[in-house]
Formats: sequence, structure tokens, C-alpha cells
Amino acid sequence: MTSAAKTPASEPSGADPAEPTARQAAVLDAVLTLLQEKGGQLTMTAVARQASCSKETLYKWFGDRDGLLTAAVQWQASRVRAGSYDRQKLDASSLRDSLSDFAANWLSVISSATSIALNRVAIAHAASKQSNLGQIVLDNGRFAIGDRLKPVLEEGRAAGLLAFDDTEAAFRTFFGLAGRDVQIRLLLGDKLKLGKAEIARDAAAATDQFLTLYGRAAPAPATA
Amino acid sequence: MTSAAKTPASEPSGADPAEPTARQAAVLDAVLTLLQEKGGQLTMTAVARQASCSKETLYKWFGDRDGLLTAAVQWQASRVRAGSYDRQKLDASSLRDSLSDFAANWLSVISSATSIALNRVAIAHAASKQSNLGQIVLDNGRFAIGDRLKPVLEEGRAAGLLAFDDTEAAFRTFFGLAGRDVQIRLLLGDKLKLGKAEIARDAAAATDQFLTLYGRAAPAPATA
DNA sequence: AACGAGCCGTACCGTACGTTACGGTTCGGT
DNA sequence: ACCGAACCGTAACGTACGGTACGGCTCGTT
Repeated sequence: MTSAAKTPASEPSGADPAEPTARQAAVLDAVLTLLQEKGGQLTMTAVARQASCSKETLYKWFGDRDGLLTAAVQWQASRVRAGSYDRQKLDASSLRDSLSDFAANWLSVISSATSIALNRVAIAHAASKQSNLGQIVLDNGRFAIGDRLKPVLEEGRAAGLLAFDDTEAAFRTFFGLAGRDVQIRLLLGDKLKLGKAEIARDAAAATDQFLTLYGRAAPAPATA
Repeated sequence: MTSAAKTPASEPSGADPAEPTARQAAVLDAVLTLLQEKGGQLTMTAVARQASCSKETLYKWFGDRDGLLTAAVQWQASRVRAGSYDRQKLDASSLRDSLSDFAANWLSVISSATSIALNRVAIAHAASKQSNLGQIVLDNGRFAIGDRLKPVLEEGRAAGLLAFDDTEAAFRTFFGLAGRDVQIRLLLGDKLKLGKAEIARDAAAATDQFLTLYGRAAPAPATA
């Protein structure tokens, strides 16, 4: 973004990632791989070598270094979006399972090497540049899970299983109970092994705590 | 830390910050100021200009860029350490006040421009270099507040006001309830104004939730 | 007054890296 | 078979910045 306003290359220079070609996806995978292995010292030369492509191609496809980083973040985000958790039946048990699944999934994501690396570069970017990398990561992380979880919470409320006034506040409580200090510790380099067993246990514990705070035993129809 | 094992300058090259001179403290303040204003693009030249000193002096005092950053982090940490919360009387009301104070203080710290800037550089460092900046920030942030809060929790348990098995787990729950998504959002550049009123309200709410999960109404002497 | 330590300001050096340019190769279209 | 587009590999350029050297100034000491 140092001297933009050039010929916008093919297409991924704008804010719309559209769909990268298979070859471009391979390049972006190389970026993600290098990001995890080498950390912040990601150079265009290293990307070109890892992806077996020329730097000229990188600049033609992605404009500049920021464009490449942005495309990589969006590429990773596009593959994280998945499970839509189709709710029909909604009883106390299935609600608990849904919440626990959400917490476990979130813990898995934020403790993955890819997520840690991407959050680090986005945070480093937010420190100096004006680029929207941080916003992109937020939109596909914190806010995306909020958008997916809030409907579940509201269905739970409609079914009389949960009680709260502010959906956003309830979600943020759940977010805090599930994540606690995990993300900041990992971002700061703390060794913190989270195996599947720990994640499942912590997710269940967070769900229990959330239900203690917001749960209602049985459907309570109508108003007060 | 790039090529240590030189003549260790005066003294702040090791792990012991000891006590910086007034002049050195002014330099470190300049670092913190620049870190907030300019973000990650902190250059030695800019520090020298801001502090009205020569680069030669910076290198004599702090060894290299990492040494300067480390000293700045520890300098900031040394001034954050304060309130020891001397507990003698401990009833339900004072426990609630203590917890709420802790939460409010923590929210104030992590939402301050200085903390955000320091956490960003520490995270960026944790990404590439092997430096212990991230560990220093963790020790003076997350772990420091844990060491100060855990005794309060255990006194509360001894007084029959709280019930938990694992002090660490109880603290992490409190940490999550208080912090929720605040820190990650701020680090990623999200606009999130936290005034004194919001902090006080959120701290009180987190305390209420924590007491709902872990509180016991009255002293319950002896075992079951 | 003379001296030396410490420090400021600045010029300078070496390197890393983003970005560009260019020659050579592959490959689909005609 | 020929052409042009796309792309690979690499050399080259410009700049930013960490680190060093040095001349001059200030100030405390004798």
C-alpha cells in the first residue's frame, strides 16, 4: 500500500477476494505455512521460493505485500467458516451440546498455530499501518462466532431455557468464560498445550458456568 | 539481543532493571510515548530525537534495540505495580469490593494506550525473535494479577465466602469474566471506548457473576 | 585555567527487504 | 510451425534502519 493507485492487477487488489485460482490458493497456503514456521519475518522472496513462483507474479496477483497478507487472511477465513449448526430441536441437552461445541471449536481455532500466527501479524499491522487487517481478523473471528452463536442463544431464550436481556452481553460472557486467558497467553508466546481432552473439558466447564448464570430449568411460557 | 556478549554497558543489559537514572527514565518515557503515537515503527533515531539524546548514548545504556524495549517494558511494569490491597477484615461486602476493584483496575490497564502498545510489540516479538519480551509482559500482566488476586480468593474461601477446589481455575474464570473480548479487540485495532463508568459497571457485573458461580452466602464452618 | 568524562548531534556503513526489470521457458491458440 | 501471453528465476535498484565513529560542547574536579 506504499504507492497504490497503480493498475489494479487482475482482481484481488480490492476488498473482494472473490475466489483465488488453485495456483493462487497454493501461494496463499505457502504464506500461511511460512507464517507459522518463520513467524513475522515473512519476506516476499521467501514466499516466492516456498511457492515456487516469481516475485513478479506475486506483485501482479496481489499488488503489494499488504495485499498478499490480506488475501492470505481472507483465504484462511474462508476455510474456517463451516458448521452452521442447524438447530431444530432445542431442549436443554441439545442447547448444552451446542454451546459446548461452540466453545470447543473456538478454543481449537485460537490455539491453532495458524490462528496465532495470523493474529500476530494482524496485531502488528494494527500497531503501525492503517491497514484493515485487524478488522478482517476480528470480523472473521470474534464477530463471526458472535453472529453464529447469538441466534442459538436467542432460540434458547425463546424456548425458556435461557434468560437474559442483552444478547450481546450474554455472548460476551460466554466468550470470556470459554476463552479466559488462553488467547493472550498464546499470542505472547506462553507455552500452553491444549489437547483435545483439555479443550473438551474446558468447553464443558465453561458451558456449565454459563448455564449456571443464564440457564432456566424449564420452559417458562409467556411474560411475568 | 541480536549479538550480545559485548561489554555489558553500564548495567541495564542484564535481566535486572535495578533502577534507571532520572535521565534514563526520561528516555524510557520517550519510548513509551513514541510507542503509543507511532505504533510499531519505533526507530532508534526517533527515540534519540524524542528524548533529545544521541544514539550512541542509547546503545551505551541499553546495549541494543531489544535491550531498550525490554527496559521500557520493565519500566512501565514497575510503575503499574501498586495497590497491595491489605486485607484484614474480610466479609462478603469487602470481598465483593476487592474483586470489583481488581476487575476495574485490570480493565483500566488493558484498555490504556500504553498497555495496548506494549502488548503489541511484545506479541510482534514473540512471533519472530526468541526474546523474552512476551514472557516479561505476561509476568507483569496476567501472572502478576493472578499472584495478587489468588490470596484474596483463598482468604475468601477460608472465610467461607467462596467455594472452589482449584485456585488457578477460579482465578482464570474471574479473569475471563472481567476481560471477556476487550483485550483482543483492542489489540486488533477495534474502536472500543471504555470510560470509567463502563469499567466500573462491567467490573461490578463480572464480580456478581463470579460470586454467583463461586460464592457462598454465609460462613459454612467445618466439612460437609 | 586546564583537563577529562560524559553526552549531543550527525555523518557514515552494512544489510535486509520491498519493489522493479529482464531474459528465458512453457503452453494454448491458429 | 509460429505467436503472444503468462510465468519462472534472478539480478538489480532504492530505501529504511540498526549500529558505529567522531567532532564539538558542557560541566564537574583540581
